[in-house]
Amino acid sequence: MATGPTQSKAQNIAKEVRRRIVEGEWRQGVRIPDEADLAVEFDAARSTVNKALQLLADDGLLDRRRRAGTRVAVDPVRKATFTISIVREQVEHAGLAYSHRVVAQRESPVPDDIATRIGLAKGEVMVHMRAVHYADGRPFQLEDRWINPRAAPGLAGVDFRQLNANEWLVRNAPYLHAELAFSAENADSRDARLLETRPGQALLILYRTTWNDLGPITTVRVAFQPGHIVGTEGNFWPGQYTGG
Amino acid sequence: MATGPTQSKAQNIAKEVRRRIVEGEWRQGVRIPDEADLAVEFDAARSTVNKALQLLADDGLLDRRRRAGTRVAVDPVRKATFTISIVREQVEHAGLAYSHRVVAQRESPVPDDIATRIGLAKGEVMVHMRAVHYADGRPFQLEDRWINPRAAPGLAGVDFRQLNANEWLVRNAPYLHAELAFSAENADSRDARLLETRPGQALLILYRTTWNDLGPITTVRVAFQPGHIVGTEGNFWPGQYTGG
DNA sequence: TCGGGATATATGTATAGACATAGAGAAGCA
DNA sequence: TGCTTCTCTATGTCTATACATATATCCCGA
Repeated sequence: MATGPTQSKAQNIAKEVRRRIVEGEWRQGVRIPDEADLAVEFDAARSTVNKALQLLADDGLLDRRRRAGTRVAVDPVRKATFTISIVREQVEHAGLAYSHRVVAQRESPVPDDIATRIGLAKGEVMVHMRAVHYADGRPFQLEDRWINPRAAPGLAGVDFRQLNANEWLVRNAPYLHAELAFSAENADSRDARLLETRPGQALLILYRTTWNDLGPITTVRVAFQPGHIVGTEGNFWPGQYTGG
Repeated sequence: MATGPTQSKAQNIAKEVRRRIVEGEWRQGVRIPDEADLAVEFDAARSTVNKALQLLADDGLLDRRRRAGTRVAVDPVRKATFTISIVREQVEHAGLAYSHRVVAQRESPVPDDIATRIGLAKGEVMVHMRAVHYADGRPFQLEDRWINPRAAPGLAGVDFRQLNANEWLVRNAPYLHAELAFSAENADSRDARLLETRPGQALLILYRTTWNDLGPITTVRVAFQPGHIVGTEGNFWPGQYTGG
């Protein structure tokens, strides 16, 4: 194969197979040689070829089925991964000074719509808090969070006025499953006041809910500052990303 | 291990290790037994344990280094994967009738900001098109796309008034690398007109650029209908997702 | 005390061999 | 022709073994 020594043998095989697909040598829908044949061609063990092809299948580039063989996916359903880091790191990574302010924290029965969405009985008591995160003193993001004390043991004594809820949860309540969703909303008057912008301003909203085996841990609505962009290659501050 | 027969042995081991981390048995930062020990405990070969632990490391739950061993990540930088399918499938998957309309298609020198972002020489000629996708006759999303004919051979004769650009590209120009980014923008008058909403309405915007080894293939700005939500577990129509 | 080099160790990766299993396709039967 | 059953094949997975490689740690000498 004409491929340079990227890394492991399996990765080189994957890279070469990917090249053949991208350059049209192996077209969408056609069956490619089976693992045994490729093993001979690349002078590798079948398990190595298997590893390479599984990488591409996870990527959505190949469809593999027992007995039917491996074929190039017709509709490559591709996946994009976003890495979610904690707020403070995002801010500091941009070379800015981080601070945050808790606007409210109290125990309260969970609203019906949220209870339904995260699969909790209506009216259960959760900890509700709102906080603003600042970068160099300017509002960066606004979080509106509900925490389930039953799934986050040790929560009782914690005062998030002192500690960052985000980091406390990350460190003390690892999760098994998470769901994210993006949407856009016009800022209401509270959003506008806390983010120091005008009502009606379009805001990127991120909903995130995490679960462990005790149930939902926390669900949060994050509103980013106007112009903020969340991308697979990282986050962009207003003006950094020139969108078409 | 008390784990039910999820799937493979490696996955069961991964599941059990994950459980121990989530339940606090193995706390953040501490070193866990090495592969050989775990192999004994789980009665498996070391390579099977290795596979399991690599799964968790890819997930960001473990930090692994040669000679230093494996430890539970202190700041679990977690990844969220979004699966991006073609528009028509999204619409039809929701049980709605799909249609689309091309608003404009012409060749034009690429604007400087876009050229810079995707790494193309300024002033190169690209194909520019705008289209609206409808679900049951109502505007669902609006795309503003630039296509690089030099990276998409066979593009010349294609008339996207007939064919869906999205699908043509998916089928005919597989890519090696893709970047996605989400943002929110207030609808300008053109957005509003084409999406049949009011100017100023907050819109979820998705930027996507794809490359192959010939260079950037296409870059597109997708504006979703108001209220649309893109999530790890799929897409939600207005009103379906009850965000907090 | 402080480097610098040797050593041991945990992970990274490849291998051949084996058996399991889904499922396409053939064979048999109504 | 339509249905069931059988067979065989390509992938799925695990195993033992081997060697590579990064690097923490120890030891030693200046």
